[in-house]
Amino acid sequence: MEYNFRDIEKKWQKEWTDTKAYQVNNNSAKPKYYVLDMFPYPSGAGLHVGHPLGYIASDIVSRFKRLKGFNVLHPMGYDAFGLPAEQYALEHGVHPAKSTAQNIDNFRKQLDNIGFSYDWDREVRTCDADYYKWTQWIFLQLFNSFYDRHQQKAVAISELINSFEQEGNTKHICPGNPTLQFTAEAWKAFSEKEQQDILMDYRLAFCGYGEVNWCEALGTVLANDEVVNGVSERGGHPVVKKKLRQWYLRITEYADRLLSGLDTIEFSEAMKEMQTNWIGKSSGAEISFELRATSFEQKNDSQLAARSSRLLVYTTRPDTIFGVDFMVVAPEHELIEKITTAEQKEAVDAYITYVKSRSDRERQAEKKITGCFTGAYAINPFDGREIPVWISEYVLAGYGTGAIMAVPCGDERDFKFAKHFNIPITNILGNAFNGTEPNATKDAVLSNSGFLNGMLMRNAIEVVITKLEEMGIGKRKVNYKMRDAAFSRQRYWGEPFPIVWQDGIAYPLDEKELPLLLPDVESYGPGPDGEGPLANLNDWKNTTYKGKPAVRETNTMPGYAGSSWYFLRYMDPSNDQAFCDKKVSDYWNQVDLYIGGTEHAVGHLLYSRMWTKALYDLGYIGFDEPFRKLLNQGMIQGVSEFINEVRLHREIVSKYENHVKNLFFTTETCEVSLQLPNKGGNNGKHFFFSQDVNFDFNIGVLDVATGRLNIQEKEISSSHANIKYIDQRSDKSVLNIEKWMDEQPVYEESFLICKNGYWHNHSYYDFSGNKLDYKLEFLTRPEVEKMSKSKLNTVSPVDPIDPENKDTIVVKFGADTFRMYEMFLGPVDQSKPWDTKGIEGVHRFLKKLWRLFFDENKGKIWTDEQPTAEELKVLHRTIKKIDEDTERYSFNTAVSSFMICVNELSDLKCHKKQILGDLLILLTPYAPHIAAELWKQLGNEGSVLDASFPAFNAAYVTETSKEYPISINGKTRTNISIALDATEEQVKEIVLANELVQKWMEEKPLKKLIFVKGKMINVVI
RNA sequence: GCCCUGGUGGUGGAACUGGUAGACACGCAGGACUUAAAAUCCUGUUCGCCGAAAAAGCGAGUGCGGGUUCGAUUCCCGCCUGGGGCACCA
Repeated sequence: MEYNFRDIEKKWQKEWTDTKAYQVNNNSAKPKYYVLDMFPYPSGAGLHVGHPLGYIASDIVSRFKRLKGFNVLHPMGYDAFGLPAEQYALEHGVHPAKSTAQNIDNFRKQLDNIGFSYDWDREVRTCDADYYKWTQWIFLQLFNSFYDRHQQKAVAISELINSFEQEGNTKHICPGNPTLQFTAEAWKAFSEKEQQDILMDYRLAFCGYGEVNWCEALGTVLANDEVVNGVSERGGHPVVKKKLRQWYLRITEYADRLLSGLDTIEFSEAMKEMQTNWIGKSSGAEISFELRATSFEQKNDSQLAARSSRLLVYTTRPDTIFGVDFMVVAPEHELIEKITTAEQKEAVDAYITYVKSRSDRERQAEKKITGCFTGAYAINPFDGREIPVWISEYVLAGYGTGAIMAVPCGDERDFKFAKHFNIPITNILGNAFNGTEPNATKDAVLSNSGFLNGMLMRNAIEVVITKLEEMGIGKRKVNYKMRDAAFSRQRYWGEPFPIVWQDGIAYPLDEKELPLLLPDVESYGPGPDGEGPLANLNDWKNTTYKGKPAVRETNTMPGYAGSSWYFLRYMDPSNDQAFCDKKVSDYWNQVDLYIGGTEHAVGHLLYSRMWTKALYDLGYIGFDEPFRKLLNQGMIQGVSEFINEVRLHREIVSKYENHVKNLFFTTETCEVSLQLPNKGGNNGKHFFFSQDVNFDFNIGVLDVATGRLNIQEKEISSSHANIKYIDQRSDKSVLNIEKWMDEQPVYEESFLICKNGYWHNHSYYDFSGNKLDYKLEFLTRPEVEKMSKSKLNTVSPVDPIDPENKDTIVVKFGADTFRMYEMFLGPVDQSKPWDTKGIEGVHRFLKKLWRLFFDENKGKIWTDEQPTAEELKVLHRTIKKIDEDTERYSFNTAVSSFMICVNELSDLKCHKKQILGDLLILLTPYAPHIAAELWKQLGNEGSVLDASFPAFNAAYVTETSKEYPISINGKTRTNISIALDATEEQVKEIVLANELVQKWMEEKPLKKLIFVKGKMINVVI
């Protein structure tokens, strides 16, 4: 009987489904254990080999904990709202609900083939109304709450109103507008609109204004993903920043708790560091600088008001105030318009236009120093010095006050800026500043610093803050880099907000009106004025509120809304009275092990932590951290293949559209002329170059009017070629041109230029234009990067359309082999490119295991004989190793221990049931199908899933002596076997008496002998 | 640019807390079985030197340069380089 993995795996997968082997009960006497995978987005490309890495790891842990006697919750579901489905709908007119359902079906089919132990009765989909009803409900809780800074928790907004009615807002500073102050009387006198506007500035979910990537040509807001080099990915249209009304979550109020909560959870240090940096807590001072009036006092009345304007900066280093040589203000700062002088206006406007086209990322990454003087001056409050006010893109409006005081002698960026614009640098650091590079120290003694002279900078910080507070022009300030989370999207495929607008006031829907269903739309295109597609639905949009006309909110929620609380819904997935029964969440409590990639470090993982804290504050759940332990899986990277293209600039192409007949270029060996197709349009004008063609060529076109023309305006671009068209030949990646053309007929008229000829219109030619009867090699350039649909480099373990496709790993080698191979690849938390080299080894291991049970000719060969001491030693060594390795998520070394065990048992010709049975239990989490089959074959009653993990007995593995490595001066020279209970004196005697040791010592005296019991011995001479 | 993370044979990786670098596999080379192939099994495999070969031995070696230590893949300092994230991909 041979190892027929396909049949075995299908049989057991059916068995487990039929018997509901993975169904989990919310009531159990067993201790609970909750293992969760990060919510997958069901993309059209289906599951790729990167997904299962974490799923296999979590499946191993689930099954392992089950063997160890836990009641294990291990659910799966889909984060099903999102941009890609909407994008697909825009392009193909398919309703996102339909394509999403299709994608989920495919995803599921793939998962089912790998043998996961999910309780599918608990599946959730964020796009189901039964689910998003509760996402909307939680939104309403956030909308109806504010953060009470005294109690450090979320509290119902009704309590805030009570407080306003009693004492105005003296007790609760307004987080959205810190300078706002009003009395109880004033509150009562406010109109409803005024009151609601004030409340909005307190709510945890609130409406405000924020900048988005606006693409005028498409009439829509673009995701960062859709913007490439400042233009839209689709169509290449310009993208600028635009302010739009947006919903936000006031996550900044939770900043401190998100920080301190990190101490209570087991995330990697790297992850904690990333979150800490993201939150970016710093303390310093806010300083209000007076602006010199003269420069703008001549302006008209409205600008005269600016005379009283002051420039507010945030600094962590108030001690450097005498070293301030200029101010830098964010170009979008509202003060700029007021303070810019007439002479500088043109330059400033031009600079602002430039900055509008730049993303925050570009602005910070830019090495080139840019900026513009506003003509205005601020005044140093201590020495009256006039400080020029500049604007520059490196200061972002969203951080601090959007303005900094620049101290070039102490700050890298400020220093470069000053050098670039020839701004004189004041040295306040004495000898600590050499004039050629800035020094950010806090330990220098201050000079040129007025009343601070001679003081250590570190100590001066407090002194300056105190002085500023006395003068009433500054105050101590804790600042966070983190901003409130933008919570609305101008999109269709997301949760509608349960909000209606009337007279500019946002009213929440009543709980009873939930879910507010996402309506169907005719087109997925944008609505008017930057609104989302829902704005086009007048019937849906126009509604009534308290009998009067009102309009619904037409934004939808972002992808992370549904994923911020899904781990709670799995506990109680079909509850229609609550998002999750409190008793149930009390039982399951936190996720004990959460597995997913680091790419969610600061998005999902912060949002879900915040939601959990808010739900805890409001009393709906009993814990305020969702994930007790986080394991980051590494990324399985894909090998992308790039294809080089030379593009003639658009203008050139259109300019010569009718003249261009030939294209010339030179290779290393000859000059080549290609006749261009007569057809108009762009299709024929693609020129792809093989990787081995020298790129340093001239290119030209024949212009009928002027003769030959050299084209300088060309660019070489690289784009992804789908790896399914690439053949790997030894070290080369060769494009299969025919296959590629089958699916991309638009390129038929293009030229694919190879080293010794070219391809055009289904034929190969040499550079003289002679048709060839053989193929040329067109090479692409491989590069390792994230595996993703958009990079066309995904590899799938199971074909989503045809699960029996023989080209896929699971069909070829089986799910058990695939599972163990993914684990064997390396540490689960490390990234590595996908490569199937080596999968044979794992497959051989399973076959070898099989042969411990079955012989080709003899059939069953296991016996009931008593195991020998040697066999027990092998088994128990393995038990210990598998137990330890699984506990510490070292799955790759566990797999190798299984291999060692099977190799040794094979060498010992051990076919004893007692040994093999225990081995199968150990193997169950890793290779459940083969383990279940052999377990059954051995004649065991019951499922191996519920066997109990074998107990390790140290007596079987105890050693009495050890082959000690003997080093002479740190270099290993020999080994000596010494009893493990030998004393240091005995060891010394044995070692020094050794012939080889004496030879190396050459009669030199012994300086020292280092003896580490059970490890090694080092002789120092 | 900023934050995080990785770099060990031809390849994936092992060495868990500073203690024999290269476990376990892949690949490759040689051999056994076979008419042959597949499958399976055995032997070798970090590099260099010495040597006909084997054995033995010597030297170097964990991205690069320095340091701490009896001893460093592991700790410290500086650099090079791959990957991920940077707030609307999820």
